[in-house]
Amino acid sequence: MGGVRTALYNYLYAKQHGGDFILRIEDTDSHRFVPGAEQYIIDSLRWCGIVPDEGVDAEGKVVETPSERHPHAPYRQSQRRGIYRKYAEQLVESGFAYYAFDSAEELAAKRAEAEAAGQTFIYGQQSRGSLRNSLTLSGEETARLLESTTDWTVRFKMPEGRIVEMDDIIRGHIEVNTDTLDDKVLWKRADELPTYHLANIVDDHLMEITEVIRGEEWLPSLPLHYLLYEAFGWERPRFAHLSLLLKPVGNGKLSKRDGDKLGFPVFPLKWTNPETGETSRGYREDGYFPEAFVNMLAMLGWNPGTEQELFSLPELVQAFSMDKVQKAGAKFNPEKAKWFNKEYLRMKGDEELTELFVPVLQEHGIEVTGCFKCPVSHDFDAASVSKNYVKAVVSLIKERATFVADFWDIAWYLFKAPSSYEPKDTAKFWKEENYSLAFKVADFVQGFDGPWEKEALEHALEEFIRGNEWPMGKVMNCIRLALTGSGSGLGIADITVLIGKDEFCRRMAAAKQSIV
RNA sequence: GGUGGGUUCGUAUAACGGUUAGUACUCAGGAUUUUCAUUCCUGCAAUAGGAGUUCGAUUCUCCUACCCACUACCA
Repeated sequence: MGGVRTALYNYLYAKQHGGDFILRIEDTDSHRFVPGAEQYIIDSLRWCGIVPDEGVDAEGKVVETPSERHPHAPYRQSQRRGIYRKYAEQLVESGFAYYAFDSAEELAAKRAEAEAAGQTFIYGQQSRGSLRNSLTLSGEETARLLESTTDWTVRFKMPEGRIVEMDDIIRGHIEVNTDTLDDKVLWKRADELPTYHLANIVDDHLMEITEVIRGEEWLPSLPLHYLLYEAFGWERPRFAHLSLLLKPVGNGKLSKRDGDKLGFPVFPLKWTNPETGETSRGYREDGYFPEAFVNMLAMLGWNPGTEQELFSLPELVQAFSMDKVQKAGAKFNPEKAKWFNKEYLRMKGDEELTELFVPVLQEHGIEVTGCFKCPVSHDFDAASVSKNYVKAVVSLIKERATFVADFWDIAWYLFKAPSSYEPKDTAKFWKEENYSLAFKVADFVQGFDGPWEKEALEHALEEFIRGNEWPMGKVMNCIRLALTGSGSGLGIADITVLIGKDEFCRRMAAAKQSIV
């Protein structure tokens, strides 16, 4: 979710300013490669309607070679290996970086040692003079190690006593003293890959990135990035650091564990970790509309300055503004997410919802036949209904649902007769003085020869019951119990008109049977 | 520990330095309805604390508290 929101804000900003949205895969950690993760990102963004201008083709594949539409290809950093080394070396030559030969094990030992002494080991201005690197070793030794060993790195030589003055679009002016910063690894000989810091700066420069909109966790690295641009003599982009998405209860950032625990998805699409087999539910699979998901995400940390809450993606492009982005972290609220989906479900057309409902009906053994131009029909014995019958049902129930999946629970009795009666409701309504009247009403319906429409039937029913001075609510609830098996549901006239006179009579008769 | 960031109802947020601090979600009542749901109405509920600047501070400054991030040859 957090990643999608960051991508969304980038997309909105780019589109609003007539820019291009580029998808670049930052896979410079060969140890953390997860098969399928890249495709997952592409699929997720596409589901959300966030389509990159550059970086993937129409089929969602990563572009390998430069073309007119994709001038900066390749967009996968693991395929750009050759580019980074010379930039790393350039920094060493110009004195902004140095070679470090300390092994990962040596450094780990130093960290453990410092920790035991209650201190923190920092590879930086205090310690670099006593470690094994091109600053302390002779030129010959350095050259020999560069040739003969393969686990050295290039580290940035953090300047001493400098105040780096930075500007963040969202947070404003920020100052950091370089004395508190360490000498970050920029390039690793072992896998001939850069770290994020180098790769990001080099690629942003090469790909002509004008705005960097990323998560707040990058704010502590911003001084390094500023210094890197300075060292290369490149014009830097503008930066905006987004606050994090927080878990709904308690403190801390949203993690996939929270979703499992509290019952909501934290992934846009269902995700199965190929290594562990562990799966995480997705918004798509949970029945959310992508528009609702995107709208909800957009409002988490941004507001339009008006009271409008519902925005389509193009409307978001129009309305988005960086100075309305919140500085503080936003706690995610699953209830509000559902509310958004409910609103979008209402806005959907009946035919679209019908198409989505058909598979659900089929799962419950209901066959759907015909088309939207075909006549309305149903055959409850054969568990078969026409598409237009489904559409009629959908138009009646859509305002009662949050998800398409709710439709069945709300309206199953419009597709098959109840096989049992809710005991609680039976105890409440099914009393002789009431159901005896209900059966008389049933007889009246059987003889009803007015137009078979909701309004006509409703009026006739009301006139008949009130005319006899019978208790409206009690009688109607008995009929509802017979028709739906429970004490809740649609209006009697609505149900009756839909299921038809024959089915109505059969259900009333069945209810009569059950009491004998 | 160090560095940086943050702090308005439970949640998301609004408020040129001047408002009875607004809206939405949730929740609680009520109205409508043949039930349920919808819809509508009403209500509950906040400027973290303390100084300072000012005629006046949610808004500006400082301090404190709390929360978060970073502190990897991860991003």
